[in-house]
Amino acid sequence: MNGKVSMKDVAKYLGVSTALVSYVINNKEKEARVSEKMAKKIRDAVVKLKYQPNQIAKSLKSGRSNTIGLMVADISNPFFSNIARIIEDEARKKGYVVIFGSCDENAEKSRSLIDVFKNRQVDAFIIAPAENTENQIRALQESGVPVVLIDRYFPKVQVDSVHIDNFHAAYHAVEHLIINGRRKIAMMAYDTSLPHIQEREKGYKAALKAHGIRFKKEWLKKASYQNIKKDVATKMKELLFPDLKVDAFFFATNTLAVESLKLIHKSGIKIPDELAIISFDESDAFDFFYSPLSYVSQSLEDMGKGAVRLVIERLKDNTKAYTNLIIKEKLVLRKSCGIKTK
Amino acid sequence: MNGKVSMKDVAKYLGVSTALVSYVINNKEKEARVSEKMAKKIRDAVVKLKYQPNQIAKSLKSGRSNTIGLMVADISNPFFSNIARIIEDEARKKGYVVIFGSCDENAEKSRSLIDVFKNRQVDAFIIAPAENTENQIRALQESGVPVVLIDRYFPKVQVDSVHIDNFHAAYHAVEHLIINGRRKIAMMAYDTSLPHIQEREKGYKAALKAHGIRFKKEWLKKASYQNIKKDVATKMKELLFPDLKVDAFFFATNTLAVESLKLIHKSGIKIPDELAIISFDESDAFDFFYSPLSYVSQSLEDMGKGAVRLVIERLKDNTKAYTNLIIKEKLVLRKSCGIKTK
DNA sequence: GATAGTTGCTTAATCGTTTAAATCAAGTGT
DNA sequence: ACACTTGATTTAAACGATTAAGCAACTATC
Repeated sequence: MNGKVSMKDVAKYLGVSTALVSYVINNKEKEARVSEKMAKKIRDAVVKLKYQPNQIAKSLKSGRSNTIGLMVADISNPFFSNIARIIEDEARKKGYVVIFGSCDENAEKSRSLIDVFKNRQVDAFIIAPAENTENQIRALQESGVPVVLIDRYFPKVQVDSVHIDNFHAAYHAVEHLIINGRRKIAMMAYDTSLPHIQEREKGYKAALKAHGIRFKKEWLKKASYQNIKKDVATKMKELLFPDLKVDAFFFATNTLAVESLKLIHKSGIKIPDELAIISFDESDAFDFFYSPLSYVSQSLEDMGKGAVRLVIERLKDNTKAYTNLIIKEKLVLRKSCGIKTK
Repeated sequence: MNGKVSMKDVAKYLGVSTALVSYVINNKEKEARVSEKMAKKIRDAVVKLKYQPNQIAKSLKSGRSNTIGLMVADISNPFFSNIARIIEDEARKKGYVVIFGSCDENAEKSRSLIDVFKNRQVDAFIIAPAENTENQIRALQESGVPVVLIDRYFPKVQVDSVHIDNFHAAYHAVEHLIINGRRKIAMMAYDTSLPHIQEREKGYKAALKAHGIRFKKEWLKKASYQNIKKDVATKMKELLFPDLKVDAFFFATNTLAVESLKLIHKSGIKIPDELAIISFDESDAFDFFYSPLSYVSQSLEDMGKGAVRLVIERLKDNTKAYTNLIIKEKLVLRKSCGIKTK
């Protein structure tokens, strides 16, 4: 049959109570004063019968599932799948498994996923929250389940989070373009109220301003997540055709960059001579573009490890103050941004 | 507090037994002859108290966790993360959640992951098995838990699986290179006994033979998964330097192709004029290589959906015959393979 | 040789559900 | 008036573990 051997089976096999078996298995022989002889007998029987504890029963009893719920926009996006990999490894080291879900930047899916995870009694959530889910996160937080936000954040919600300083990252990237002689700098972002993207926009504008460049509305293009291909195509064309209206481009995410690059590539516009480029995040594609892309690199390792660390800490002590862990970003400069070689 | 409302709380609130609440919640009012009035009262109370069923308790009772364990080599590899995304969506449609783990092509990690998943009482496994895990899969299969293999397979193990016809896919890809005038065709594969890679090698050799080309041992290079960067570098150099010894390259996976392309790119070798290329799988990087790569495309959607379908079917009926679902592959031709334009 | 303490084990309640069986009041038929 | 349905609800066991409390049987103490 199903071959499931329970503690009862082990106990029956030896003619003892399940309590004894439980004590031995959990190494509580000392406290429970189990005799050496019995302990050995039990240990042998456990091996012989191939007993494997039922985590579900343990969870029900303990109230802890040793499971972390991971929700991101899309697990197939390399940015998130790389983080997922780190989180998986770190979590398992601590005895947790990870269940995951993709919410597609959709608040309704987000809500339903949170419900599913809650029913599954996850011990904690690691979430890259979608737009308009601030209240969901707050409610979750207030319900007492540990929550750690990654990549994104809501300044007004008291909650642990791990992310970079998006304003400064964007500021420095754009400043770099300016220092290298670009004056007409466009930005492609998502059309979202999510603070991390907003901050990137602010950093972009601030850099322009600091260097005496007047921001033009038509430089800032926004694509919706749901219609990314179409939107990027439309918006890019406005700046590329019939004539190139800018001399540099700053992309708010790798997905936006990859989509845009396809068009830029086709258009025959020369990178970096006619158009300098810096993007956020990484992508294999950036390396193989004929003019390898410069980018703002976020350490996914730091982010994933940080998230798990915060989760574990909060599981230990839910009264401690909230931590906003700020990961250092790194501006990786390559050919696409037209580095000035003085 | 934790705010967890149990069925008992609902029952107590109304002064009734938990049985009644359970019947109503599970829509068994008819069979259990619950009065309309009571049903309504209970439903209202459920909403009012925000009762959420505890899946863990349900699982313990029912013996089903409604969880699928997904094990792949590395969830951060786009090939697997894309499949994971499909599986996640399909599984949730059927009321299942997915827990995942990466085994890094390592049999020991694989064993430990399977144990973790088994302890979690997953209802079924979807696995891209690593080398030397044939016995693990067989044992799992024999223990009665539904298992579906994806991407890889073990011909001698009776188990459901979803994959392409690797022999033919490789054969056709290599044949295409030959038809377009290449005669000295190298292949970069993994150094593994995994049948899917073996089949790709066989297809490669068979295509050469069928077209009267004598296979040379030094054309077939193998890299170990653990040392991929170093191995690829060493092996590629043998064929690229000091002089280019082949006129075409066939890559057994996208990872191998991406690693190799970095070297080829640096070397200045002209693609496709000096060297034609076809790879397995896809990658954003392929699109942005100056000479976009031709590749053997596997429908990850078909694979993921197929895997979930087989899992669900087997969960319904564990006596049915095993299915090997063969996904159709597609040879996508672009610039890198030097298409003959007669 | 009564008292207390130690050793080694069992009992039984509990976690939150499900569900077969039991209960019980009211109605129906003869 | 009697047994029988029917309807509406409760009881209690079960899933597989954990663990406080209980209980013999010894050992030590004075």
